[in-house]
Amino acid sequence: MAAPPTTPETRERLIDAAVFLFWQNGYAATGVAEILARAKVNSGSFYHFFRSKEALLLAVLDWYVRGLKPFVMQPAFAQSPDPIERVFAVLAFYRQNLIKTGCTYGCPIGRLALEIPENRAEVHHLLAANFDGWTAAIETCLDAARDRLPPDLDRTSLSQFVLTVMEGGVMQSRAHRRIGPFDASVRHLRRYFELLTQSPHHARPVTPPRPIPRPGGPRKTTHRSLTQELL
Amino acid sequence: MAAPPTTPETRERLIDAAVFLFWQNGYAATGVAEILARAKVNSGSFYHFFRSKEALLLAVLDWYVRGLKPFVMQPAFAQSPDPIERVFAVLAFYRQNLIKTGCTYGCPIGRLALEIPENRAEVHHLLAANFDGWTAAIETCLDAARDRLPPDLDRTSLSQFVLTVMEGGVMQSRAHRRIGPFDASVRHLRRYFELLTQSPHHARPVTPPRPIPRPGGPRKTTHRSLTQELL
DNA sequence: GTCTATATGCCGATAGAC
DNA sequence: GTCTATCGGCATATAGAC
Repeated sequence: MAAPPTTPETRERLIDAAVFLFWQNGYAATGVAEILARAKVNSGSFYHFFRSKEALLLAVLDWYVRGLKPFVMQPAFAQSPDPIERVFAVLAFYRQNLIKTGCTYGCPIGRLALEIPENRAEVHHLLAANFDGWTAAIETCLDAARDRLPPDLDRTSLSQFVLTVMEGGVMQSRAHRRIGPFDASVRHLRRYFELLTQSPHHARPVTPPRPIPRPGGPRKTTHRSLTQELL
Repeated sequence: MAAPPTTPETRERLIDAAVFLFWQNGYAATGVAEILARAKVNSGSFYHFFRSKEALLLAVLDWYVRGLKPFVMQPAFAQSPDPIERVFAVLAFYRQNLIKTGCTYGCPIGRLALEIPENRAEVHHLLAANFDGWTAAIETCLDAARDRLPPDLDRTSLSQFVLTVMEGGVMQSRAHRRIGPFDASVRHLRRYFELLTQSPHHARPVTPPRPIPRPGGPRKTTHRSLTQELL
């Protein structure tokens, strides 16, 4: 069961290289030759594993879907047991990436979501799946904090709002090359949460949390199929 | 002072074509040949006016800077005299563009802000100038509504937050091909404003009744070119 | 300012030996 | 599965007549 000490396999090296280069330079601006050089792979091997550059992009996006929890959400959640603090720990993760790159590399998924031509349905499907996984993870935090939030509040749409704030903040910080707009956006999101949790929605009942899971209720999206979700 | 009925000059035709194609397909994916065909201009004429494709991009971004007030802000502000409603009228403008394009074309500035390589300083400078013009216009609304907002609130950063919500919402709607995420984000921004204006910072003057903002209300323009409508 | 023809290079993708 | 060599095409940009 111990992992063998070999260098990563060719296919994984290609995905790793593409993950970095698409993040740094985008999809169209990254040439296959660049990927080959970085991965130290020859052209023939590339087309043995991937039928095209776009097929590699799909593998990259699948890699992001699978890596979201172990590499983003779980480390962020480990920062605090408080569910709302966990939301902001996720945002702090993206802030760190901005800082480390001089505010030049933002969210790789967001970048691709705006770059990829609209007629590549399969690619956009995987982009949407990435967003869905992200918001679903945030939603688990919001659900855990439901007692502090107004009862009429829709936590699914609030999780989308959190993603909106992250992506919009990253975009402005990249344009300005300053972390300021990102921080400003997160501060306002923080204030929104404070106002929501302070709003006198009702006297808090001492009723214990629900035991009955409703059949059509909020699903855990991590087991959703990646190819059947859109629309 | 009547506008002469001539066809647009070559330079303007090139900019118009590029505005549309960069909006639809992005910068790298748009070939010069495509621009020439759409503008009905020959290669020689193109390089008479622009030293390179990137020089045309700079002209396009300058076009957006100059068009922001007449083609986006003023029409939106005409929807309501209430300054906070005007903020949401601007957001409704972008909603309309999403709807008209099946949620495929978003904000052209945001798209370019994430696509253009980070080492093109001049381009990013003009992208930031576009964002600055946008948030400055929003800030005039917030300043006009200052009596309804908490005294400690920083209106500059709130105007950046409004842009963040617009851009993040557009991005998610493009990925999902549904207007839902955009609407959800704007709803939460609305709720944030309501909480801010309701917070008991001091005695407040009479709040005017809030009319329902029909997103993208009655259009009075019929002969504006498509590309002129979008910022 | 406009036109046609073309230079030059990189692009994604392939052929075929090993 | 890996390697070298290369294809055909499209990219941006230019030359030079008119």
